[in-house]
Amino acid sequence: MRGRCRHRGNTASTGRGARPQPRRIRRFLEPALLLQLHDQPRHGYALIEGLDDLGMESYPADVSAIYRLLYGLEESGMITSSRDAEETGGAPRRVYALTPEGEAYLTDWVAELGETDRLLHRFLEAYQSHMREHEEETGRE
Amino acid sequence: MRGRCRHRGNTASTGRGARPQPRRIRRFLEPALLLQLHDQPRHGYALIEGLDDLGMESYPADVSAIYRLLYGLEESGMITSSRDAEETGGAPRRVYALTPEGEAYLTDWVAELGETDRLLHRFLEAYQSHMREHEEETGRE
DNA sequence: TATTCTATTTGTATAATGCAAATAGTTGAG
DNA sequence: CTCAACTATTTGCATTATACAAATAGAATA
Repeated sequence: MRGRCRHRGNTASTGRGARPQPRRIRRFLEPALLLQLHDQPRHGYALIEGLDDLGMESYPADVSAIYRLLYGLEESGMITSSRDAEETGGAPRRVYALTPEGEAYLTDWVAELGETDRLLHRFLEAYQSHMREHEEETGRE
Repeated sequence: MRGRCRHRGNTASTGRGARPQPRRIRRFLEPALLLQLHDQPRHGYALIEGLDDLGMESYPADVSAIYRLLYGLEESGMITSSRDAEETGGAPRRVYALTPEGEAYLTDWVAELGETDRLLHRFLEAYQSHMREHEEETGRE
């Protein structure tokens, strides 16, 4: 098994509750979990480690958030779980697998992310074009 | 003056509190307000109308959210406000203007949005490449 | 003077997030 | 055998962000 998991949770820090400035996409962990499960069934810890492979090292993944997402997804029928066959040390693990509903939900998520992407680009373009104009105005003097 | 404002607030609907599935970028309204103020000082209602010009027609803009963001931004020194000189009907309006701190904050936001954009693209690429592989595997049989 | 329009403000419920700590089983050291 | 360390999951709770509703308020006008 690979190196220790360094994602958030069970690590020292200060303060409580949601910090200000959380400027990321809401619930973005959800599609990241679904995509991994589309590949093959996995348990929570493996899903957390797998986030790195999705280029999400920088996305703050709180362990409790992950498990809570998993419970919610199971409750809404997007995934199913069963006890892990191979008990390779540690607490009893549940292995999660994607259902057809979950696959459709992932597709839905991807479409929504595409919309977010368009929104983001329109904003960034508006920003850049505004800045260009602004520079022209104030640049010459 | 232009047509009636059709953004959320003072419009009929059902239910209370944050609905599930809010899958957008958190606090995204904030940079949208700041960018508009970088152009020129405006009051709340004009800022709400201006969202459309930023391609944010589809982004659900709740009026209360906007004003609360404005109060917060003022409290943290990103913007300043003064009473509107021209009182063109309606409630007394405050005109907001960007401060140098606010300008820096906007720059910061843009950098953060760039990071979100990269994250989003890495995910979408991972999704697409995974789906391609998956199709190859299951396609032939 | 009542209604309508423009515009702002406040109340409140719920969801999402972040941090901390508890729980639980396994393995190896002594 | 017992304790510590490691793997992994679960729970508690505080705070922020958001959604919806409604109250407030001044100006114009019918």
